[in-house]
Amino acid sequence: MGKHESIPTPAVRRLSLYLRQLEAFRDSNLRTVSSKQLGQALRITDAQVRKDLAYFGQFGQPGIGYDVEELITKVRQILGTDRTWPVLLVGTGNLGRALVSYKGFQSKGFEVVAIFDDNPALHGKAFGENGPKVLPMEMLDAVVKDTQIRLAILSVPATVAQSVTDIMIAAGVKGILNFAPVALQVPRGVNVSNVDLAVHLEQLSFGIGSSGV
Amino acid sequence: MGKHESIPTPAVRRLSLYLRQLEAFRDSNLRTVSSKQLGQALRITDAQVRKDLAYFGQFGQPGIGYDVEELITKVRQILGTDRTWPVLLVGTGNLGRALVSYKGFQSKGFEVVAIFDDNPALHGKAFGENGPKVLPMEMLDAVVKDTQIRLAILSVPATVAQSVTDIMIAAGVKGILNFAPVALQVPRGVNVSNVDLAVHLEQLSFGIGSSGV
DNA sequence: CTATGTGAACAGCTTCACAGCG
DNA sequence: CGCTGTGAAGCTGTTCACATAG
Repeated sequence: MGKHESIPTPAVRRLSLYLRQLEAFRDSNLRTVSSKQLGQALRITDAQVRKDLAYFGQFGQPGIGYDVEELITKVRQILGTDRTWPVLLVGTGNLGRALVSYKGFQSKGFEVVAIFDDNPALHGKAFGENGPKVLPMEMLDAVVKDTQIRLAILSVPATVAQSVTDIMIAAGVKGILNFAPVALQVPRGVNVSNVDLAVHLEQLSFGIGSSGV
Repeated sequence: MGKHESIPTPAVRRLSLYLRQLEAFRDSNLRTVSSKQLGQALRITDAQVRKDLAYFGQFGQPGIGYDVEELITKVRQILGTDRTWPVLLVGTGNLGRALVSYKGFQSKGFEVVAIFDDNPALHGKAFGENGPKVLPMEMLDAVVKDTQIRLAILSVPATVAQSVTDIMIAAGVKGILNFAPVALQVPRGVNVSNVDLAVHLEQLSFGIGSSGV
């Protein structure tokens, strides 16, 4: 569809935060919300909120604000989560197993429909109740091609992360949520979002060091 | 200690990535590395690498590059991970349990030394082999004050995240790695680093939507 | 009178390009 | 020569301030 020509990357990131906060407001039975209210809850200026939303359309009404329910719908459309995305997961270590049963995904429109691991002892086993069974890596290509899965969660050791990535991309995966502490090399058109837990802690330890004992 | 007056936040984030990559280079028995090599591995320009490092000191040698081992030492000092940080963890759901046994922390200088949960059935139990036992929330304040823990990992449901945060901060916590999908409100001097898995997936689904079917 | 949407001003970050050093 | 460190230039993102709409 349309190209998002000049939209700042940070604006897209914040869009997710707006959605989350809007859902919280809705759960508090709020019907309309102003850029100021939204900004205060997220520690963002009201001007920033308005500008971010304006990149995607005119959703507000002067003098009133934004209709919560309507804006939720719009933002979901923009983010592409107005439908359910099938997601594949590779690697069933501690983290991988936790992610399979993570409740936050389902409610946001993501569903883990296939799990792969190279440990033969796990093949055919399932985590959780109705979860998918663990499949051998050799089946990844066929499954992805069959089911048209485009999103993957990667929670394998750093040493094999790149080779697994190559396989996934060859099969058609377009977005990878990467938990392995390596900089994955991917071709244009494939997006990677990195979650490195150690990096996050390092940022915090730097923050403490700088603000005195 | 020193104030980091005008250092761009993104530069600090990248510092963690440099460290990770430098360790990989060292493991490949590389002795020196140029800003170009470092940048290529991480998909960053060589000028950016040099500028980032220059914010913290003069670590390189013209004509040669950076001494890998030496730079690792320096970066660790800067990030504050040249020692081991005791970390507390609150919330032992799927994610919390996975994080307790997560190997990536230990090797990076972080050690989970205390675990709290409000579920009485878990009190006294331990995850992993020599791990700490789960303690009731009521003991958090005393334990943090006693042991001077400054870093916390928060993996509790969104509904209680803020109240747990308030308790932790009152006890002296200065840095929080937050997995709950809420914008925590914290006073100046306390740092929060958010990991919202749904947000990450939303960014990817947006990315796919924008680059055509 | 309240709150949006937006050009213009500003701030912050990145890239360029080159002097200087080994 | 190769590569660092760094001012200057360029670019991107944020904030300001106000015209405009309800």
